Amino acid sequence: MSPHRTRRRIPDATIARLPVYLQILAEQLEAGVDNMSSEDLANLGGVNAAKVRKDLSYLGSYGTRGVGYEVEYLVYQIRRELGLDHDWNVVIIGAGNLGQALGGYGGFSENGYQIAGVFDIDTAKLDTLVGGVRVKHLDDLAQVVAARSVSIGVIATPPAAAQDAAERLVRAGVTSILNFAPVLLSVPHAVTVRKVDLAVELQILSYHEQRRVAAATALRSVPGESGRNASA
Amino acid sequence: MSPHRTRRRIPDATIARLPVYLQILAEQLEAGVDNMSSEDLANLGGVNAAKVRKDLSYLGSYGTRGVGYEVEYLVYQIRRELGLDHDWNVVIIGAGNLGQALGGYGGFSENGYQIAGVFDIDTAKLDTLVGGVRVKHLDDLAQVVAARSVSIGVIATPPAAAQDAAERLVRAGVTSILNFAPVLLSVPHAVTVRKVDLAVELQILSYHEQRRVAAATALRSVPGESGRNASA
DNA sequence: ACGACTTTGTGAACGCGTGCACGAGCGATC
DNA sequence: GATCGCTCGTGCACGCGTTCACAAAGTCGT
Repeated sequence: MSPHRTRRRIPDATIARLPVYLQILAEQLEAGVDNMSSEDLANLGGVNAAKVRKDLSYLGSYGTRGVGYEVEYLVYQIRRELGLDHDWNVVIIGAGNLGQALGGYGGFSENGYQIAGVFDIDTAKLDTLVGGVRVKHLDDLAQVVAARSVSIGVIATPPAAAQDAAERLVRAGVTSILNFAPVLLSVPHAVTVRKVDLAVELQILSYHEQRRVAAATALRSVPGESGRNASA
Repeated sequence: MSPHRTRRRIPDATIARLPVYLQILAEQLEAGVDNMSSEDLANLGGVNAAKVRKDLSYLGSYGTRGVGYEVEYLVYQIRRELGLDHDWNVVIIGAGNLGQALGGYGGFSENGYQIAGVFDIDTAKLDTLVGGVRVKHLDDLAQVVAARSVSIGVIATPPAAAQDAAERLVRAGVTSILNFAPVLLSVPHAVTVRKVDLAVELQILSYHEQRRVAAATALRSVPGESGRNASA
């Protein structure tokens, strides 16, 4: 009965696609489109139309049969579901290459993420500017997190420092962590961690690449061995 | 009959975990560990032991019952499967913040990825050094890709330039693309694309964060409404 | 007002990946 | 060399997510 009470649980896979829909819808809204069908969205998002409908149905019945979805309203609903109806304060740990790149990335403020602080232990980096904020010492983390009620932390440290960074974040009260370091973080159950690992991505690509080469080689050495086509 | 012919198809989910196992195994090898059980690996990798065994079984039967897996040999086998038994040349498109961070990232060379070139259209950036190589104009892409048989391209451009970058890569003969721009790339069927989107990651985190807050609020306003625990 | 057309929302079937449970196989010990 | 203990490899059942197919519900034209 509360205004927006937790609906039936939304699948993780759907949650991962909502930001994509949101991105597309926002673009289209900007371009003056005020109504879209699930098929329009599916084409632009590179997915199946039925999947789009099912995904959106988890938010509620916000479409109009025979017409489609009102872009502006849908943007509002998705943003609300993702918690984008208010700003989030984010801290970045690590002011190296990656930390600087993240700080300078426009995508933060665009979607309502404020950089509340950038931290490092390297005294040489203190007070340099990253993403418009002055780099502070890691010891000041807790104070900033508390003062600006930060709930999201980004770890952009070398691998060896990542676990310590995570522990400091958790101790300070952060409950969501985006980890760019190639290590598995050990955190309490209640903390959400997402990992982005460049090396993993590259290795997945080179697997497919290697497979392509192997397939081509096999085809050349034993032509017509099987009737199967290598179109996968 | 060929030395390493394509085995049964390996699930994508497994492929995504192999780099993680590899990382752990390499670390342990470095630390002098020469044998590990599936449970050891599972603990360090944050997954289920049965899953580890199933994953590794796709590569072949490289374990010894009653003992475990020989770390060095397993590293070799995983590296081979992922195509890491030789170097890969990689090009980076975009010498902005992100391109520079990627260029300076150690994880490239560590795993046998060579940066064959960094490209941009901004003439102000030409000839600056990124990751040890001089930034070239995007028009020189095809020549470099051909000369050094590059098969992997990384797109680190602003969103508006990403599709053009992708097309240039494809035209030059690149068949695997790692896309950091928040847009859906349209490429031929035969090209593999993986997308890494910071905004998406943040939004997934804030969804969970928002959900946590909502749950806490609901709990406070209607205490003991249900017997369920909020430990998920 | 009514019928034709369009598009949503969803029940149901399918397929893939996960986790369990257990047999098979290897090493150690006596 | 037989027994015991340990760990791998895998068949099987389960569950989640995807896809299909269609009824429900709205719009538009006449």
